[in-house]
Amino acid sequence: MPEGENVFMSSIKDVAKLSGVSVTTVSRVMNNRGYIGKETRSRVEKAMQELDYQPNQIARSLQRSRSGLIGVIVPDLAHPFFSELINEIEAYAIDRHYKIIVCNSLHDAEKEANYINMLRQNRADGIIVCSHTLSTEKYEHEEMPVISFDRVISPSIPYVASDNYQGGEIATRHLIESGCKKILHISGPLEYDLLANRRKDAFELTAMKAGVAYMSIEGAYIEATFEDNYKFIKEQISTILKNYDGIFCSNDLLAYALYVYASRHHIHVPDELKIIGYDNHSFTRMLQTPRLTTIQQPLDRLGEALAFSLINNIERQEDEKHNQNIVLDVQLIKGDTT
Amino acid sequence: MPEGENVFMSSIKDVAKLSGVSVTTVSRVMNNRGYIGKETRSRVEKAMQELDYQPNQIARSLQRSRSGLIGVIVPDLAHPFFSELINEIEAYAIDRHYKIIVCNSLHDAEKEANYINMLRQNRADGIIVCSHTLSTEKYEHEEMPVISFDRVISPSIPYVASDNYQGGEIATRHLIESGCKKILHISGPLEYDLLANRRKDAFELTAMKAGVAYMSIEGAYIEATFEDNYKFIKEQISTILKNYDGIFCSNDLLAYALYVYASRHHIHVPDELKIIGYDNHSFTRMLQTPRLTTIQQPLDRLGEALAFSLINNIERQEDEKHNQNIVLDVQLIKGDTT
DNA sequence: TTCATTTTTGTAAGTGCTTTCAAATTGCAT
DNA sequence: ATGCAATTTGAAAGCACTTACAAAAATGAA
Repeated sequence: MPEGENVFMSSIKDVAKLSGVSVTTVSRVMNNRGYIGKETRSRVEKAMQELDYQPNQIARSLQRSRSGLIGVIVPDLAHPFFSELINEIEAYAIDRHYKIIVCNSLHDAEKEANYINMLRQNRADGIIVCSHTLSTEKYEHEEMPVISFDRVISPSIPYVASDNYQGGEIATRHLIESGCKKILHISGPLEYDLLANRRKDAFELTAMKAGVAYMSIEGAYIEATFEDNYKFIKEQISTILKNYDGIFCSNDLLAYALYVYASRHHIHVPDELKIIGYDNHSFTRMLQTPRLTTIQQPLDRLGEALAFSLINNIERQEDEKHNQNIVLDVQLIKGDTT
Repeated sequence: MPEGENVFMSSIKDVAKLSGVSVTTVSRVMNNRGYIGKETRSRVEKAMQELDYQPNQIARSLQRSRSGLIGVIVPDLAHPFFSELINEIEAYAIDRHYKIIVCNSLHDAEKEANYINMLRQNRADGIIVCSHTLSTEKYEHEEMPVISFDRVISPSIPYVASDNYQGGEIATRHLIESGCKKILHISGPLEYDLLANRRKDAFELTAMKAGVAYMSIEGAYIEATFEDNYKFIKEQISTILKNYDGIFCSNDLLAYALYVYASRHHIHVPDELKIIGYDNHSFTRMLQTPRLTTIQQPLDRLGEALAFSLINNIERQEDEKHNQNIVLDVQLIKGDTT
């Protein structure tokens, strides 16, 4: 006997024995498949009750070669954006009887690779990739269904994203319409080809079309703490700050650090400087001073779309898999910083 | 053939065939168990490489009756406290080769019960319970190892908590030492017998001993949004606010709402009113106006202790399981609100 | 050389379930 | 009563692995 916990767990055999039928029959009533005598069914059900029988999903997984597991890889579980996203993914997935395994890559490519390996070995049914540390090749040749958040991995791997171009355009236009003449955009790291970088494209194009002075600068990593963000502002932005009357930050945490910097240096927001952020995640929604003007990513629908698309692909036959991308609208949230 | 993804995955049989040995031998080199000829080993390893062989953990789980899965049940994944806690738990667990399944009870007892059932069926190796919606009985008779955060479930189920009494005492004493004469404590919901309620005991005892006027009032749920918290302050606290010069809130989100209320009503913090919160999670650390005075729960060590204790119990024999509780020190973080 | 160890490898049973196949029983129209 | 289909049930193989047991080969001390 193995040392195991499951000494107490009864198996299909126990149920079969107690109800005086074969395991096949028990399996049939469990799965409601095939013909079953009325009286037999109730005998089996009674036995299940009596034994508090819990079908062993591991055995089922092995048999069906479907584990019901979905791996979600994020760069930082504690980041309000990703914790909220996982929250939504989980809610949807559990509705469809999938379990979520969280994988925290911490921006470490090796860790991310290890997670993928782990998910392979556990025969996860699919992966939702929200971390973009690893080079795309690792995913391109993945046999299990993959869906990506905010990044084009390969033509065969669908992605879900909010409309980053639209977001950049709305944000930029909002600054301009609020009277800004010299605007700055602080983007995310451009190192990877994230769709979030379309915000920068939109910023530049919109500013150019409108004929206002503009500039872009590459910003800090998204997982940064307040101190990191503040340091970035101090070191990279403070010297050029006086040249601008409007700044579009690629994420709310950075926008907040910028606001704090401005406040501390007696630059009045929004009179002297207008600030607009991006995301409107739980931190931003909680924050009251300032109420940040920002672009809201629809985290609920993003999470749902990621889970929905992936699960549908999991359940489709090989030849009918979809690789349609999903792009969702964003929304301006007007706060006090513009 | 099943529809499955794993059509491409090679099995131990394939490796055996390619290297011209039996599956037993392959298993031996995989697990490094028993005697193995030097030359045979390298032949097998080469075959594994060639086939990109990934041992099927599902089959291993079935055989060993150990799944390597740990369920973590929280009330709200998007709450900064729990997302940070899971973050730490996950980091520790993955180090010891356990996978974390996240379960979001949303304060719904039925959902929580469903999760437990799911974890049972998937033969999870253990459960970390951070959600306290369900009555304790459901866990008391659980056959798998359980560890609880911040709640006594039963004598046989260990818990991990920070020292809530100590926290309450430090907070209260800090208010008194800062000159408060009439202090109020807003606790969490007292409905469940959470260890967090020891903060209230400490508050009352410390205030009494010091001879200052005090009162406690039962507060709102911890997952509340800013609006919920603010509403609670407005409806339950605003009328009595003028009677107090120091308030100890049982969580930072509530403390923040109180601060905002006070600011909006021109009650100067900390001159007229001192506020101390509890938790110092990522939201609080990010927040700059105000820098909340608060009690820091050591989220990193709490997460580690939860994972560590549970995993040790999982790996111990039935008769040597521990049920020692772990209580960790908290720390005063002095901000601008006292 | 002999014989007891030690080393190397394989056969087969078992983990808990699903599913194919076939046998046995029943129902019903002829 | 007869024949055929529909219904009810079970035996056994298979999913990918581990392990107890046994057999064969190599080693070494006497």
